[in-house]
Amino acid sequence: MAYEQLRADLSILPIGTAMKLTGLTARQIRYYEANQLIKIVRSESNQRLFSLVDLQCLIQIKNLLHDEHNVAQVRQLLTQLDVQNSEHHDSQLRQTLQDELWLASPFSRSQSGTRQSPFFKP
DNA sequence: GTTCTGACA
DNA sequence: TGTCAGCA
Repeated sequence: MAYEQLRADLSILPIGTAMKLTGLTARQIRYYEANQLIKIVRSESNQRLFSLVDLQCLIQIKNLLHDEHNVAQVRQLLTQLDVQNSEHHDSQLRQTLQDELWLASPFSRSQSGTRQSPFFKP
């Protein structure tokens, strides 16, 4: 392979960068982690290290929370998505939950008819 | 200077 | 959720 792939799952970004890239405050990010909405890797000195995937998850959580969801609901939703993604790809539940996430995302309103969410393909 | 935890409003 | 204290 002539070119390296973008390692979106490599955790190297400090919380300050995560804050700027997600628009969330450190307080919010720590709160989401404390409530198990997202799992964040720690460095040897106990510093949180974020990957691009983590940032996408944070933005997704941000969007879900933005649409009248409480932390418990979002956690349950993300847990279900995680389970189905690792076990049953043929579940109808998958589509149902994706539709729920889609409706909760800002793309279902700001974009006129076109689904351009970074998380789901049309 | 940046991040971490705990605590209070 | 914001903010402050006291550490590393």
